[in-house]
Amino acid sequence: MASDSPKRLTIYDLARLAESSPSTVSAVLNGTWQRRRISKKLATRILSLAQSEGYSANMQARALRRERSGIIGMILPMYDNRYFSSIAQYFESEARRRGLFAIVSCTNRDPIQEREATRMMLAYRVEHLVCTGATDPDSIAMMCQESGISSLNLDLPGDKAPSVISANRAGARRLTLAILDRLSVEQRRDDPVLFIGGRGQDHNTRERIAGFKQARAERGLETAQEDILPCDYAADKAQAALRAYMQNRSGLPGAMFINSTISLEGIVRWLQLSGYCLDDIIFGCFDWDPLAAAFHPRLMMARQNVVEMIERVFELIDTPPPDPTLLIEVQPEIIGI
Amino acid sequence: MASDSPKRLTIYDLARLAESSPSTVSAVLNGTWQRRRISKKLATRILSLAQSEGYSANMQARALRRERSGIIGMILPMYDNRYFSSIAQYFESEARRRGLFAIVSCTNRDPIQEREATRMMLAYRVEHLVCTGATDPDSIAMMCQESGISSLNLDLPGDKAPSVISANRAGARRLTLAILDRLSVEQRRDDPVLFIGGRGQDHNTRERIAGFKQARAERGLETAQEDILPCDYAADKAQAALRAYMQNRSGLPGAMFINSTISLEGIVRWLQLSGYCLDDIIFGCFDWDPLAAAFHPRLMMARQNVVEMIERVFELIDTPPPDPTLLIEVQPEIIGI
DNA sequence: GCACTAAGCACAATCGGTTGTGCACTAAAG
DNA sequence: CTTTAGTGCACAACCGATTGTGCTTAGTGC
Repeated sequence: MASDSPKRLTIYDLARLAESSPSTVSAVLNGTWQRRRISKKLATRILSLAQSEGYSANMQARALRRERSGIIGMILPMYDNRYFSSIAQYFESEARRRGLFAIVSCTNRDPIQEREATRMMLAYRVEHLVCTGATDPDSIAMMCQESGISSLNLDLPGDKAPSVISANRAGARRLTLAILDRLSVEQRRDDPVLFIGGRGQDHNTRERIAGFKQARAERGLETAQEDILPCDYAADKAQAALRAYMQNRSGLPGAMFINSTISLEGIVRWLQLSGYCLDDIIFGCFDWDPLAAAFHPRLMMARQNVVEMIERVFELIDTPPPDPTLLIEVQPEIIGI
Repeated sequence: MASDSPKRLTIYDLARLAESSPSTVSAVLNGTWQRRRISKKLATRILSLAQSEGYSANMQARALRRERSGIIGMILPMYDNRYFSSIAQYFESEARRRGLFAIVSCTNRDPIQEREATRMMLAYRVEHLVCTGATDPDSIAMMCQESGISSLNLDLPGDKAPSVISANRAGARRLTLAILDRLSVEQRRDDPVLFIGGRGQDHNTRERIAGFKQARAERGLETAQEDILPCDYAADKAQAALRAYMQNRSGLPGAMFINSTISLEGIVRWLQLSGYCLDDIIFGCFDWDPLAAAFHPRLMMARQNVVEMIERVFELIDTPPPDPTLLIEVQPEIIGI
């Protein structure tokens, strides 16, 4: 059953069947037949033949000749949280809407994998590359530049290509204010607040820390250095960092600013294992997870606006900005206030 | 800076630079130069030239000539849960290990999108297609067959291609037994248990219901039809179904078998909104989410063995089974007992 | 000195499309 | 009846790689 298809149908086969020529078949299938003065009769015949024979164009051949692959690439740290997975999903559907085929590669926040994935994308001649949450966005932008491919940064900014990111500082400030408000309501205005999660070197984390400190300053509060724990993006790291933090303290901090849902996982796990009630502490999480929201309705979250971010990305692709260092910030939404 | 690359380097350019010929360059870059008796000296010269000029082969041209794209495709319902996202991620890394480029497309559990994505995959001449959680796997398998492309089903089985799925019935049975054991411990052996979530038509849900009933039968319990609510995969649907279910009842069921984490989301949300304590009820969820586990350590979950499933998939790709209807079941792990 | 072998490489066809160009034919105009 | 203007289509070059084949030159044996 699978043996009857030694070859896929080509335009040459169709031309033979329609008693026409490959170039005519090609023109008909591309819709350029009117411009080439192919008769409607022949066009119809070829089209119905292509239909009935189940012809599908070989994209490699098309890409080769047109020097356009029809592919748009994205590199992504991972799929395992709602933020990145919705980025991938929305990117794909937007690409499809524009007649582009989306290819996404996971690079595990590893600069070597990022470059390797970029090399593959360039080898497959993607028309654009969106570089999401890259640890080393500039070296990727350079690779693209050398190949004459337009690239964009998403989520984490770079200097060598336009970037679309969340308004990290402003979002963190608003989330922190919400946390402080709730502390005030509970008459615990001066309780310490712990910032935990993320990478100290990465732009987003630095900005969120800045926003965090700024909000506290606005409320007349100082921020101790030991209350800032950028322990990387990993549940276990957050869990370990919190355990270590708590060894030097008598009680829980009044609230926590948790930088990413993956950190939230480690934090919540540690609190549960240590017998704390989650309601004893006020949480703000920079990132959104509806399952977490279901389990803990009092959890405040900064939900990054993925839909708008992807829209901005495609706008930049459609009309490249004159300034390659353009940085667009998209406000996250604070949920659960 | 980006203007100096009107064209990418080709083997013809390299041949000119090396004062050699395209075929020689090709042989050198492919490592077949010894077989073609190219001198080591020339090979080295060409290789270092390719290196220094940053040559990267045009995969479209290569694919066209070799009649092998080097691409492996996967269609997937969505990325937004840990099960599917880890499938995508592990699939990608395994593909990469084998020198294949992985392309994943989301199809939103929609048969039309599934076929559309398949068409694109076939147009890009994927060498294999893995069809994950497809609502209509057989029509996809047929499309692949007509193009002479090998296809496989993952997660949901089909009749027209080999399938790798979780041992749904056995897993559901074990999860149900764990639920019933815990009910017994709490002296609530005869409390009703609600099965909720999934699609009544889909193979996995049917099998899980069967396993659920079987486990209850083994404990001498009957299962009422109204306690089986396959309300589709969606948080809101589960929430609505539970609300409706509770309108005819005085109190909570003793336990719930929740078919998928997305259903869990709706269930937990409703319970919280309705003021119930989550510990009043025993949960078993068929699917795994570490964040849920962190929030609710007493939550029992059937964690599908993604690593092994993907390994089986690639084994079937490497050595296609004689029987195209082969069905391989992989045991999930019951967590939180 | 000559045939023979092997080494070292280049030529050219090919994969399946796309697209610039031009030929043959018809109909209208002069 | 000839020229002109379209109409309808086919030819052939090309995109950038891969690969079967064959040509040249050097080395070996006799």
